Amino acid sequence: MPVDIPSQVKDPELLRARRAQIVDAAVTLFSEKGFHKTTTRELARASGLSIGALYEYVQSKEDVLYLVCQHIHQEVESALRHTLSEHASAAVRLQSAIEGFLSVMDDMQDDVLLIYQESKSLPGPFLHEVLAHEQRITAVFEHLLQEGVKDGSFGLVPTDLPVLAHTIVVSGQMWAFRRWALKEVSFGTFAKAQVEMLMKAACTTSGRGLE
Amino acid sequence: MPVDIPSQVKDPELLRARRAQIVDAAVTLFSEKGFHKTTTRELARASGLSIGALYEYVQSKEDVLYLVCQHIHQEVESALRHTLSEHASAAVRLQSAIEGFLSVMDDMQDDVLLIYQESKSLPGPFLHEVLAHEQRITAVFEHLLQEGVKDGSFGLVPTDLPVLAHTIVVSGQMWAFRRWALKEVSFGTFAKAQVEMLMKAACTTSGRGLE
Amino acid sequence: MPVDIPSQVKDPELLRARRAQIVDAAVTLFSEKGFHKTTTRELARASGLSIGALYEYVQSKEDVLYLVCQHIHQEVESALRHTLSEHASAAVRLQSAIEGFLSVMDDMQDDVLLIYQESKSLPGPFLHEVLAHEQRITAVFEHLLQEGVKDGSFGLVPTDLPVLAHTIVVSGQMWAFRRWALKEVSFGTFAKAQVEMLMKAACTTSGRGLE
Amino acid sequence: MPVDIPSQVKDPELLRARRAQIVDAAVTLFSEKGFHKTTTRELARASGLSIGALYEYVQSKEDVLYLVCQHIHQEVESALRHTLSEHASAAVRLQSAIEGFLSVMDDMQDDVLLIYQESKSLPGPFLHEVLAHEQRITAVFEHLLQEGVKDGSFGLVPTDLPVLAHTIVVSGQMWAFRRWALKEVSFGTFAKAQVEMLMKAACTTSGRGLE
DNA sequence: AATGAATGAGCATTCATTCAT
DNA sequence: CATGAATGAATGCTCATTCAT
Repeated sequence: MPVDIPSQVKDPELLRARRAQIVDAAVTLFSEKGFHKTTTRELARASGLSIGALYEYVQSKEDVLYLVCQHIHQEVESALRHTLSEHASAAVRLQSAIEGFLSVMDDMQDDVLLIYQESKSLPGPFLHEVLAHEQRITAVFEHLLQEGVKDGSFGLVPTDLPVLAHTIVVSGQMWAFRRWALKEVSFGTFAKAQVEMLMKAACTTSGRGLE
Repeated sequence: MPVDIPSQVKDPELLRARRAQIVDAAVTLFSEKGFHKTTTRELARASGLSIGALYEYVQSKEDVLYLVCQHIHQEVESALRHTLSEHASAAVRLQSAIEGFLSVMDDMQDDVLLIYQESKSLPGPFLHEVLAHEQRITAVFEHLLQEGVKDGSFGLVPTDLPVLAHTIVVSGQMWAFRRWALKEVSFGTFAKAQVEMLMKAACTTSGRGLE
Repeated sequence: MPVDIPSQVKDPELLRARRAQIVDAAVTLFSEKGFHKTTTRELARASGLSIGALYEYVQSKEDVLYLVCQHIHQEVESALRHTLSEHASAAVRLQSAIEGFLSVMDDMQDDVLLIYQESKSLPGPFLHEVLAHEQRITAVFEHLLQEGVKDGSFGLVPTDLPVLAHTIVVSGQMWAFRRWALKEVSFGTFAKAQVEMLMKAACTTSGRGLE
Repeated sequence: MPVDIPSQVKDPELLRARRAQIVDAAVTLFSEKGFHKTTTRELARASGLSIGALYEYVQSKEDVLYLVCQHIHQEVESALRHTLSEHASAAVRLQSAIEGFLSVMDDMQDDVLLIYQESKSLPGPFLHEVLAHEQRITAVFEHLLQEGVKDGSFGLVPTDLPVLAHTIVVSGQMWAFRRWALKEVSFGTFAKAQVEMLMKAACTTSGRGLE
């Protein structure tokens, strides 16, 4: 699924290692200065490579951005999957997943912000794959919701599932991209409020506001 | 409060009119190609001005971006304030505000997306003012929540107010920046789900998830 | 002899008055920021005119520079001519002319510097006239020397006359363009040294250094 | 003491060689058209470089001007120092230094003129260093004068030393910047006159003109 | 594989000058 | 005569990418 980025370099281990260097440097630089204001020369220097070498591992600056987004999404997804519990109850499983996700968002604030702000600079195919990855992460929650619907824990209609799943994800991400507004709020307070709101939304039975 | 952008042109009416042309053109171009990939010449041509003339009404490309963000925020805010009802009940007032806001977000999808994607390119002082405007919009909901707390409709503690207010705003904005994922969902479905979730969160009494 | 600068304006008195305004403003601006870094807009504003009006009294920015140079040279020349005494002795007449000239250079340091630094930006014909004016000023000294030669006061050969005349003028101008190096030296000290040197050079009899 | 101009290029030998190319081209262009009317593209083409390459060796057009001034001053200074003799007599040493300097000014007329006309376009720190270099050149003469004062050859008071030293330098430079007026005069005539005048000024005993 | 010098299209911005009102 | 909005050629500089060594 991930888009393949060609390289001049044969040795796959070296490729992996060097790209890791590049991504590391890029995450820092892109977070600090943004994608557009980071030059390839800075990228090379911070990666410990020459510009020539950089372009042996990557074909364009956009490739680096894609690598960065992919890397971050992988970290987010794997961290999220590690928080998935084996609890019997769908509700408990969902709640702990949300809590885990929020915690990941807290840990990875800068990275999440980076994806939010820069992914629009990705060329079409890359952007598509990045959104697909975002969708895969969202799907984790969609599945959890579906299971709860199946076992009767959650009273949701099918069309609510994607909406709520995305709302869960966005509720976490906003901790990163609304940091400027939520500086006064502790993560605990924030997380509690979001978890409560989202769990209630999942457990919804019928009543739809003031209709 | 809005940052003042100097102009060579003295006639204030002309200034207003021309800047409106510029903002109109810029909204389209920035939405289509992004701020960085739009050149000042494209901006001028699309505004029906020569480059020279463009720079009589604006001092830099960033000025245009600021003007665009300001314009959008003003539209959002004024549209939002028009939806504020005079109902007696705080709950009803809140719900209709949320519904109104969601509807504005639906109408202004492209513009909301634009601010989300490009505002980070604003120079410091401009960004600050744009965030301040975002905060002013959020404050509308914070006030509504506060009134509900006062009259006992909402069982929220003080620290929950900003969190929920921001969550309301983000819940609406996500309709714009998650459009790619929610294409299958109708606005009605989306809005109903969000309203219900947010109203429940406001009316929260005690229980905080599965603690 | 002065190059004629056409104007749209008929009334000669108005023309004179407005050009005086322009020259006044330009002297200040050119001295402060240099000719190239001064814009026509600044020129207009400082002259109390609109740009449109400015261009009614002048045809180009270079015209203004020419007017400035001309004005300064006229002031220098007229001040110099006022110092010319009616003394019987050629030597006394020369010395008092030199002293007078040095004093003018002291009074008009900024203006002299301006001509030195900016006259090269004049278009050919203007430059030519400005140099001709400089030559006219120099000729004042050349005449004084010639008279001294005639009456036997100065033992100079014909070819020395222009050299010494120019040396006199440059000796005075250097007070302006070497100000950065002569800040510690009082004008009195400087003038005395130059007068003495130049008078000796004029009164030279035969000996030519260590030949 | 010379201001350091950063470069992207690492190989110092290449840096030296390319900057020499640039300075060579720039001296010609700046002399012919002046600094302002020379474009960076002309500069690049005349240097045999692409614009991109030019900017690898230099950070701005002003840098080039500084490099040019520095280069010329270095040539002047080194040529001057080569003419310094080891004669016993201070007077002889001074006279041969003046003669040597005048000869250098004759050889480098265009370059001297260039510095005179364009150095005012240098940014502050560069201008400062260029003036400092000019001062260093002047100091050569100041030292020679001082030695003559010590051994009794010259009857100068301390405050006359800088004035006379600068006068010597300016007397030479005027051969470059008054060329337009001295075309009829041979260099030999000019030099003889200046040397004689300056040596007399140095050997001054007491009499100060007609006091 | 690595290096880093070279390339040049591309961009934002300035400013002298014009001309309709 | 005066105004000032409009023009657009021109310019300095950047930076992603290539390629000879």
